[in-house]
Amino acid sequence: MNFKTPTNTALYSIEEAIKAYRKLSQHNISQIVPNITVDQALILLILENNDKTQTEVADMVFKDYASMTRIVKLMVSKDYLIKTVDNQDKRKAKLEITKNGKTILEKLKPMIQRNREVALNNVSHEELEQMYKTLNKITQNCKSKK
Amino acid sequence: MNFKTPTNTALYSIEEAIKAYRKLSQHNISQIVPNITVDQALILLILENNDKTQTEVADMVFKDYASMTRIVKLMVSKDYLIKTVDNQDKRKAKLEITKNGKTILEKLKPMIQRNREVALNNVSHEELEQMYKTLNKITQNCKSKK
DNA sequence: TGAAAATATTTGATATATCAAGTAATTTTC
DNA sequence: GAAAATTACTTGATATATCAAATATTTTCA
Repeated sequence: MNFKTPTNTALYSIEEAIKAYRKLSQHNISQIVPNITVDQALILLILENNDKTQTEVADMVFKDYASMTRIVKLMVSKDYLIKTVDNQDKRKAKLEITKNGKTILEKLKPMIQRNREVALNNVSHEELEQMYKTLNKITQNCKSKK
Repeated sequence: MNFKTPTNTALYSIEEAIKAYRKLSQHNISQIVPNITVDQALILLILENNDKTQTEVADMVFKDYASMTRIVKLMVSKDYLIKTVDNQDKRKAKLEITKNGKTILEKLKPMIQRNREVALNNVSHEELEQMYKTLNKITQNCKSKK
């Protein structure tokens, strides 16, 4: 067994796909709402129906807690989020979406939907399920072993 | 058709997988060579056998040219790369790996190999090929349409 | 109960991502 | 053959990523 060319590995193609998807998404949502990022939109989606703590959201969007602190600060300043101290546990920060955030989100939803459809055009349901399974295997492999 | 929960989309699991893999890789190569990033190691691999221009490398590792400028600057200062003006076309920057870079790379290779094996543990060849095809579809979809 | 450990978040430092604007070399075009 | 367009990069500004260290609160446990 020899050392594979780095550009021929499966993991390289994962990176390629996600970068292409991010570029498409960012390009398209910027047309609708300039000045919001793909990740910020994802955070709004997650908070749309229920409030969550900052750490919960960070885990869901795979962000480092330090990054999350800064992203939240920006989102609060843009009037997308409200951040308050959790009364049950004062260490925690409760995040909720603002009215403005909801408005923005409604404007963005059709485009988010469209981006997904464009990305997955011509990919069958079975194909997608299969990819999903394989990716989960990889994720679990990486998380369990060191 | 309704709006899918963002955390249940295929693209979310792509993101999850690549982040888990990056974390594993960075953790493990840092044990061998502190102070080098996964992407820097990938750049060394790409330059191992042939010199390339800065833009060529940037395209291969999916980096923005501005980012590439800064990454290269760091890698030159760490004595991983030599950067010279291309004599045929003086706009171009020729990148080549240093002797030190090669030494580092040899030290890292077994771990890079191991990371790939860990990530792909229990993933069959057919499964991998299938995922590769699906990912390529997604990449092409994102690149062609707007 | 009170000290130690754990949890949730913040801040600082440095690296990378991204966009826009700028520079220098090369190519194209009329 | 010179102006205009293109290419390959650089720089500045701002956002995000990551690690380490710090703070405040809560939990655990001897």
